Amino acid sequence: MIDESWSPPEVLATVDLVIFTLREQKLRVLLVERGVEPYRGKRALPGGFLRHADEDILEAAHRELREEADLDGTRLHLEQLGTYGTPGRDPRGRVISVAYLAIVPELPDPVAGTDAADAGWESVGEVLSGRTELAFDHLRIVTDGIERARSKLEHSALATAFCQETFTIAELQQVYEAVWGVRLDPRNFYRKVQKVPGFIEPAGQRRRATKGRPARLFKAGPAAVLHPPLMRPESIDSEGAR
Amino acid sequence: MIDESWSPPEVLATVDLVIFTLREQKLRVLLVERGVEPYRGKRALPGGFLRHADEDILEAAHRELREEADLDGTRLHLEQLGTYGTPGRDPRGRVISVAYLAIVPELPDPVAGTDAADAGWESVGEVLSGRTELAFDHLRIVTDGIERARSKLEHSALATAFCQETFTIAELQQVYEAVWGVRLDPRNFYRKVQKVPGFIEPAGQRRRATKGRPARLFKAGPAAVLHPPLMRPESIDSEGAR
DNA sequence: TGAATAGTGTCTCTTAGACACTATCTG
DNA sequence: CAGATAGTGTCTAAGAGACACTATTCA
Repeated sequence: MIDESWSPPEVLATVDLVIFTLREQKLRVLLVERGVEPYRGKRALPGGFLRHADEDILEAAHRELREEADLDGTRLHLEQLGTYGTPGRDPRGRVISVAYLAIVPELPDPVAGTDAADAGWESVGEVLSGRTELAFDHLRIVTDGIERARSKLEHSALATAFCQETFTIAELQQVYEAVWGVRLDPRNFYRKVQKVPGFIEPAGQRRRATKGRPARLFKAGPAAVLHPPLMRPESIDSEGAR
Repeated sequence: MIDESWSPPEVLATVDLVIFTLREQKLRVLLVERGVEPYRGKRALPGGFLRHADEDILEAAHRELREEADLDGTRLHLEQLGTYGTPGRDPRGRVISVAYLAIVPELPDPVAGTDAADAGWESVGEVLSGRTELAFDHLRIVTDGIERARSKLEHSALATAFCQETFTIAELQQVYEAVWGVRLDPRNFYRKVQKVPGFIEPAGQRRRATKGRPARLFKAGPAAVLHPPLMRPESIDSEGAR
């Protein structure tokens, strides 16, 4: 059935990064402006081809993170999101792209990448609404990334990756509110997160706010998964079905 | 910074399938015996290279499903599990494998694939315990597949994909028990699943059992996600942390 | 009839969410 | 002091799990 002389097709492999952070209470994604064809001038996810045939994919993701966002591996969440390989998605040939999801705390400056012509933190609202157009199938990848992040906030300690080394519970709540796009009751949230074993730990000190009573500081605890989970409130529309 | 004459490395792309089903109350995975090097004679996941440069990855997964398990797309769950591309995982060169998770109902016969030397449904217990050794990094892929399946039973209607067109609630419960590896109370389970909107629907008829009262028959409902979810009981060990 | 499985009722304990209230800061 | 944010107490309604009980079949 298989031709003896047949040999498997060769493809090109890229890595794309969906890097989320929080700025001004909004969930934002890092986009670069493409400096070369195809899609020159369009916004796109940071990423690129494997450097050489021996480069591990995860390693390539870390490298792109360094090169395009000047971010090093510490205090940073990086996980595989999915692989996108529809023929025709890239006019340069058959390109299979492995997408990674990265979460980083708010950064001091808007990132000056080395490669990209221009890089910036775009609000995901702008992207989802279509007001910011993306190259390739990157809209789809970002959409998948958002859904993954939303879901992981429920069951994992991912939210702490959005925060600095130490943080207040109100800050942690802002993460949940921004990613889920909901409002939460601060008082119930306050106890709920503290009740999850290993999620957050006291980190001494208090932080002065502009106003009001200074809040206690916490740091990420040892738990990777949350028992019990923090479920997002069920929006009226996203019912299972009827 | 980048050499002008540089061009991206080419890689080979494969698709691997983790196909789960239930046989004799046990979660089982389809394995084939490799007929060619490397790892000739070893057990491995069904899968193979892309056929040609224009073949979509998902399409390739469907093709392998047909070829190696004689299964067609209807009444079958197929989703991307992850991509495995560590250099050196395949001695034939730089191979990047996209793994898919497939769930099928119990099949009439043990599957006679066309390609594989021998194919059979192996209990996942055998695989996880190491009593059945697998080629490449397929143990890792199977492990990831199990965890994905366990997790998806909680939040999605995946369990019905293990069942026939119509099924009893007791049969559905066996799916949960086999995949999660726990015992559930039939009476509480009975109402719990029926309370989830859109999960299952009555399908007329009753089924005679060997003994006891015949059970009502149900079929899969329209809901893809479960609200509220069916959470697995927290095993003592898998606590979040302490 | 008894054994076996299907299906229902109900109790208890825990939790999620609402929200009143107290505490501690700045100006 | 007022205003603002942090943190606590408490009530209520809904859900999870335990388990007694009823229903319907076969032998």
